[in-house]
Amino acid sequence: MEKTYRPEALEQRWTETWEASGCFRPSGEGEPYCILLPPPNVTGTLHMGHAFQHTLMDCLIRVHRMRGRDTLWQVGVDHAGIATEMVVTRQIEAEGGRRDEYSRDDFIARVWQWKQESGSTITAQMRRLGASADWSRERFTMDAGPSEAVIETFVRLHEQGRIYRGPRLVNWDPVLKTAISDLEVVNHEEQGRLWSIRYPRTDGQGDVVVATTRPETMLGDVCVAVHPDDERYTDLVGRTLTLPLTGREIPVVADDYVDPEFGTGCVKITPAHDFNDWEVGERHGFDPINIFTPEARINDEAPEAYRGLDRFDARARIVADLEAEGLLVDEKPHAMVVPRGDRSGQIIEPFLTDQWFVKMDDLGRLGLETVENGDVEFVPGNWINTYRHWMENLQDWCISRQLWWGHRIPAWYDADGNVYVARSEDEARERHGIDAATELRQDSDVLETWFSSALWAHSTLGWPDPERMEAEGFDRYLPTSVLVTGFDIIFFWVARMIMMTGHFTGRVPFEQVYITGLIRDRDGQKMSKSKGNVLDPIDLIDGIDIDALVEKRTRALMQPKMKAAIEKHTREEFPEGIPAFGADALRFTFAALAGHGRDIKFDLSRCEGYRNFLNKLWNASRFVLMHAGEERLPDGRDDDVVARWIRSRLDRAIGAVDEALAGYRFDLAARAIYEFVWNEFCDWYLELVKPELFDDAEAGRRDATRRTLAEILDATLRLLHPFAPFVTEEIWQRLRTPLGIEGEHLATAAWPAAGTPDADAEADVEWLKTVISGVRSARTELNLAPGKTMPLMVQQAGKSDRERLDRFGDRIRRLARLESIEIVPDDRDAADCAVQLAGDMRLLIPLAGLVDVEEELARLGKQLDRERKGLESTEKKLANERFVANAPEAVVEKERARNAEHARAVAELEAQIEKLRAMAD
RNA sequence: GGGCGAUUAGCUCAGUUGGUUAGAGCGCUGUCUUGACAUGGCAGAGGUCACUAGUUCGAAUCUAGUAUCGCCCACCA
Repeated sequence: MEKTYRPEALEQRWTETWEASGCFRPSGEGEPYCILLPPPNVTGTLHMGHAFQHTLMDCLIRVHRMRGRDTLWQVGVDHAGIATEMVVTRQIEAEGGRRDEYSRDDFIARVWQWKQESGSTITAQMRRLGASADWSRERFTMDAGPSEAVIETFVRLHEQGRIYRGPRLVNWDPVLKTAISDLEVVNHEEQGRLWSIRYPRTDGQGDVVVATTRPETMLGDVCVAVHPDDERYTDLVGRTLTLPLTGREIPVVADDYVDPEFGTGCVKITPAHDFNDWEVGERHGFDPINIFTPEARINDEAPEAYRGLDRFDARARIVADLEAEGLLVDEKPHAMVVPRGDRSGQIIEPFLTDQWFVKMDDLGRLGLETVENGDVEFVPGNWINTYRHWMENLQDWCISRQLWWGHRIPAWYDADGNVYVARSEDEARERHGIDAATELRQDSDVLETWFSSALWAHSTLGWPDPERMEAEGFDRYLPTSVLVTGFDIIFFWVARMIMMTGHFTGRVPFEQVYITGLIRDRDGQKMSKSKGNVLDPIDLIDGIDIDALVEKRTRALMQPKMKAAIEKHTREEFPEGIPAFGADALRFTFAALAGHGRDIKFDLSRCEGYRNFLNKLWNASRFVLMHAGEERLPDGRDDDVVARWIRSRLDRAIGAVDEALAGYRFDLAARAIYEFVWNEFCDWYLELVKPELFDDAEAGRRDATRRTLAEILDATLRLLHPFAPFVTEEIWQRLRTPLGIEGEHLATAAWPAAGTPDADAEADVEWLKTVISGVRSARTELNLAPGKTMPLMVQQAGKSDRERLDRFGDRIRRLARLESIEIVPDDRDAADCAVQLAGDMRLLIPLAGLVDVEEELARLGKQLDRERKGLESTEKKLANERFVANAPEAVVEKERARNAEHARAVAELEAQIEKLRAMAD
């Protein structure tokens, strides 16, 4: 093995070996354990959020595989309607073409071609990360199976009366020219303007003033509303106003939607262009007047002067015209919430179109009950609040999109506009007795991406085809075990899966939902291309030099003027670029950062620290392997106390990891392993057994120790494997021969079982560590030559101390660098020695004439302070009668023991200080 | 306006049903190239647990309130 751990030298080789061996396929035996990968967009590349979540999923999958479960990680990718169309459109434009030169079929062919070429980027990147999925079961939402599920679902929902089509106000993106869902609209507070406009009464008896942020929509006003209790306007209700610029007569109505406190208390009502106004219009029986084309230009409903104008040009024109007519009362800045499409960034219009909807009433109830009664559990549990809130306020789900890329809606129209929903055109004709001569035209809309995603749990397991369900393990793997995802898609996806899988299969899609935090940059900022703070997980694995990183971050910016700032910031943060940490270090970092209920500030120094940790493991392994040799080690059990101790510590670590993982506390699991490997195994165990490996006097124990070394390392590698699969597999291979392990790969080796800790052995070694640390501490603080060995004298050693000194003397001598250990009478004067308390014992280190009294006094003084503080605290507690009376006996007892210890230490230190002072004078 | 979360060492975070002198990593200080490892060893320094009040023998932990920050949801034209 090389002296330094080099991840790049081993990671890729293992991915290939594992996959070739088929060890990631479900075993078919054992209790099923299944995780559904939230399908990433086919357009996508792996970002930090993916890498994070995939690491956690893979970690769970690997642990359960090692525990012998029948493990399936169901992977796949999503066709991502809008996102993909935008990517391909941009590509066409980059080639100098135009999207509208393409026919529907040609465009779709182009998208498929693109999918063929680049659709596997993200899965290739997942492999780099070590994802142990059964890739032979990879699905795409537009594959035949999932597509059949989509059609079947649509038809059945329609048959059940749960799908309807109709004209409704929807969120309309005038640039993409499609409806989008509420969830795809992001509301930003932006600085706008508020205009006050005078609407004259038709009878000439004055006028009313209305306020609006969107004056152009007045062309579609149907009435003006006032609050029914607003005494200012009681006589106005029922009368009419003359709508400026159009001359249309519109009535004044009373509706308690109006807030009489705001503005003048009069509101213009435009049902076709505002969701609230739509409801007011409905209540009062007005027909909405749509004044926009799908591109949000003024249409022919409006006066000629405005037709064809873009919505923003129309606004300017109308404001100018109103002013000219003296009808503009006021114009002032106004902070308002502006809806924008999350894909296009454009201002969304409420727009009246025919769309398909799924009724959410009883599906919503089902979704709510499923979580309320615990059939699906959220981890952390407080996410149930978010889920509940949304489910209780569900709107019908608009599922149609005016796009080309996606599942086309299975509905056909005849010339009269009658609609026939069926699984195919043939079925439509058959069912409704339509002869071949009658022309049918399929609905041109597609279903929104989340419609197929909602079916993902059961559609990837063969539903609705009974044969495929049998072959793909529908019964076996549904419900899946846990869904790992971010809070941002609880509504988009999690809720809809719970409803759809529940409705169609009677099962839950997953038993638990583990909601992860968001990965942010070092400063807590969300990572985004436009901020130029994105980290690419692949760059953390392979490393990247600073120029390449800057180039990557500043390439194709939406706002080129940001370039200089991004470059400056990037060069400051990564003056040397990013070193290659390797996938294992990145994975371990993700696990270690994965606390609950908190976003994650991704700090490169953590990654570096865990890379160093793996290097430490690498070198400890080199040491173990050097001694384990390349031949089968002799059998036998090592009952030496140090062996029992390290096994005990390992047992505790295994127990801690098991417990942590059961609660999805990856951070605690990672920490337990880290601490065991570094603080126990490397810092103490390896050092403690060195005499047995090197000194001839201890040769009798050599084989037993070699075996223990190999066994502990074996279990440690198993424990660490789900977190850092590559390096552990690489090392573990070299243990197979010494330990006679039959299994071929660590990836499929058995998970270690936690034994019962050995308290006696732990107490012994704890004592040993106290003595050694005490000596070391005294040495350093007195600046005694660290390389030089020196004698140690011990006073006040009790029976067990003497017995332990006897057993551990050699080890103490070696680790504390002592030339001798001698028990001396308690009354031996310690004035020429450094004194260190260790348990009940006094450790004396002769200062051999080099006494720096001041330093020793300072050192003792510091110890005394510490002990006095402790004594004060315990005395105060014990003096409190109510503490003694009320606290559990064990707690009081512990406090008494502590008190005695402190008191004793204080006395010892005081005496020693006095002696030293006397000597110095 | 409603909801959720956070606030612990210079930085990033643990702290499990209340019970030592509140821990870790990074950074910092000193020191050491000892036959696994300088991506290291050893030894240190560093905190009024945001604030206030309460419950309790005992509070970082429980309760109420305050402050600051963050996120989600919401129809004020």
